[in-house]
Amino acid sequence: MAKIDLARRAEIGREKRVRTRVQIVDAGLLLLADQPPEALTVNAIVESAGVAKGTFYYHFQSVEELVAAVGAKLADTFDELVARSRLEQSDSIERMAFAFTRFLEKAISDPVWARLVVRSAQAPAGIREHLKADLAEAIAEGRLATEDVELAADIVVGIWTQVARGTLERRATPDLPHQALQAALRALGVPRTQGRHAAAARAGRNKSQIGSK
Amino acid sequence: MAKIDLARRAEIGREKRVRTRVQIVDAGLLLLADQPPEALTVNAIVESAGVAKGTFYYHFQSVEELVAAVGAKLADTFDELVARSRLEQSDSIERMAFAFTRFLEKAISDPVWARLVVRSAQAPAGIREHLKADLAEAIAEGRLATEDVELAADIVVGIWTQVARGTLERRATPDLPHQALQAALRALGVPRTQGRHAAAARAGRNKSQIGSK
DNA sequence: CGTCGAATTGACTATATAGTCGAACTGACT
DNA sequence: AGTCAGTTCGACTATATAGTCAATTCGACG
Repeated sequence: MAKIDLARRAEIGREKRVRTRVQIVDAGLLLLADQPPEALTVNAIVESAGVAKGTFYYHFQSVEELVAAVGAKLADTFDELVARSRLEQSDSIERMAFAFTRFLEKAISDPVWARLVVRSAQAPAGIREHLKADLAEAIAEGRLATEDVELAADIVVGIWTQVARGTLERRATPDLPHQALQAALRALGVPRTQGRHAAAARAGRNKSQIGSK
Repeated sequence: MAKIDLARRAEIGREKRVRTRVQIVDAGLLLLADQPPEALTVNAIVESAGVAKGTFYYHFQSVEELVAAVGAKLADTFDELVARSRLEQSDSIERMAFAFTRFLEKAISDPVWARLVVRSAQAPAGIREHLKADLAEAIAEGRLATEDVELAADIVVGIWTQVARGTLERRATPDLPHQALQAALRALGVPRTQGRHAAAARAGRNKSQIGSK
């Protein structure tokens, strides 16, 4: 009976614990959109999250640990945006193009997310690995002008990051994701007849969506 | 007579003043290559520069002022790298290509400079203005696939920044500047027969190039 | 080698931050 | 109403940082 009690207690605690933890992580995420991790203070976090300092240390050992948690949450949002299409789409370049567009649309519609991503210089490591895998496949198929996977990844990530940064400072035109993607594909040396149909379809569909506010 | 004395004194002081100021700025520059401005402390600066805290405040009103000074110094290095060619080269795309390559070579040969530039997210404002001017000219001449100057600038800056960041994490291949430039030109939609001679000539010393390895 | 203005020093105060800890609280269960 | 593990609180200590200022040093000059 003591056994059951303990398990039950733990479960109850876990729910409360999760709520507060999420609260803290969200506050940290918001703050990290405006300042680098090195400048993030515990005081600022607890004030923003509306909890006591002791509560923070009950959930995290240090600020670094919170930063890591925010990073993990950010990585999740990336995965969620493209998880389905990665399974459905078999063409490497189409996969990459879809992700590129999808991420950019997300950046435009969610500036906080964009600021956070742009700040964390190198995008979540997992994403780059996926990108490199797609690019390596495309290179193996002889569809890219570049032979160097790392360089190709830098080109795509670089264009994406800077264009996303641009959307934070200037208003984005409706076809910006499409335009940026075209530039990235040209940079990679993808022939015009390849890898642009799905992207174009997406861009068309979303145009009315965005315009409808 | 008092007049002459005062002027002379001031001049003497200025020399000493300049020496120490440079010392502090250099220390700040080094620190800013490893950490964001928001995390830069006066204590760290004075320790690294080997001066007393009071000395720092004798030269600068705040850390922000020092950061600005470092930014100005960084901007100067950019100008120095391309000042001559800007006057000599009349073709807009050639100008841009030269600067792109030159900056990347600098980043490869001077990692501290590269880290500093990559950290200060948006490259010194003056450089972007020059780039936009060149791109606007090229667009007016109908030589680019993109009509949007801001987007074109983001593409070039984005590729450059990410490739430069890559050189900090991986060893740069000899023809990386040339390869990256080619990608940027493709991204902009510059026809193959245009704007590549000067670049090719520059990369020539490392040549027999693309197929190598 | 004494003078004097400019530059430098480091101790000092006030404030901010990191991290700790005992006490108080919560809510499911009895 | 009482119990109790888990959770939350906020006061507290120790350390770090920003910014000030009177005292000291520097060095060209007569």
